[in-house]
Amino acid sequence: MVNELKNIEKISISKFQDDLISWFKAEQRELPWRKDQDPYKVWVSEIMLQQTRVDTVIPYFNRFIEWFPTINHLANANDDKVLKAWEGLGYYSRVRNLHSAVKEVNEKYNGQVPNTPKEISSLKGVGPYTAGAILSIAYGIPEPAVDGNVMRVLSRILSIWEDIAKPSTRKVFENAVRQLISHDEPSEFNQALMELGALICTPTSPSCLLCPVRDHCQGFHEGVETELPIKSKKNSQRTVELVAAIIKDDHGKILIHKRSENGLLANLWEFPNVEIHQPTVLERAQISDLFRESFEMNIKLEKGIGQIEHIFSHLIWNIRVYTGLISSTFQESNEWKWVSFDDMEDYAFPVSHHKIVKLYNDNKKK
DNA sequence: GAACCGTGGTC
DNA sequence: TGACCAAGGTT
Repeated sequence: MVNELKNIEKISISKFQDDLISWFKAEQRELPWRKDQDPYKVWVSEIMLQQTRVDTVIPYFNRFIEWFPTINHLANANDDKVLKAWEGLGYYSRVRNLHSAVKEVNEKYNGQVPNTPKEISSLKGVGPYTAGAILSIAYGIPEPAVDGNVMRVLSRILSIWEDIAKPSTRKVFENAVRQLISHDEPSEFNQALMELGALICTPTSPSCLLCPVRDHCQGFHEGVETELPIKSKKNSQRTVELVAAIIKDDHGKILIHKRSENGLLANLWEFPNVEIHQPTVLERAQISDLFRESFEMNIKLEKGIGQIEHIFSHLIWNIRVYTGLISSTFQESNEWKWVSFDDMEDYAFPVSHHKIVKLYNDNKKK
């Protein structure tokens, strides 16, 4: 641990802080969550920004704060409305955990986001990065907030050649930040490292000629800035074959199904579907059998209307889509609803759903 | 530690 | 176009 950080001795820490923070104050982007330091808004923004681009988050953040302006509003909000606010953002456990944690803050901490590492880290969905980000940005506490940006930037500045894909490596960078962070302006310091990673010290072709801390950068001096950080590759995705059905009743309403409260796309709605385990071509009758076995429903498939692909970070769905008919005696419940296309606006769906609707509409025009 | 957990943008 | 990327956390 000490050995990896020997280059930290080559840095004039106070000058590094000055150069970095001065640049941040002059060049930082105007972002909705930077208008104030409301711990709640900082919290929401940090959860949304996990593995998600700034440009993607901005409209979601604005709408979320509009719908749920305070901790109290979110704590008392309806689960389905909260999930709807997240529709399309991905990683839906983030919003389930946030909602749960906000309720805990409302009851246990009288609506005040806690300001100690131990308390804030105990909240659902708040890991080491998010804890440090909220503590430093909202409360001015000099805690590390090590994300992918910080690891990339510091791996170059300090010429650290450890594999940032390994979870254990984060500790090396937290140790570095503890030595480098400004105790006068920890919020600006942490945000500046991330802003530098976003605007200057980018993954490919960093703009070293514009970099405010180039003089402090070992990677630049050694000419190895584009070789860092070291990041091992992930395993490839597996493919799952699915058949989804747009099932209509006698009145033209469509049957939708609520997914499990755990796991992939938890609590989101979908068109009924079954997995095809053997990579074979099935007759429509055989597919109907699978629906009967899975859901105790007797459907008659009309026709295949196409196929869509849904790519996740760790798997791929290959979905063949059929239309089908079923008697409207199939009963509604908590997880089965008959809806019109207009009604679907009230439910949260994964992106694959919208691709299927488009397929259906395109097919109908022909 | 490794796998799970989404989506859209980029080169 | 495929692989990688983007302010990670949980199990």
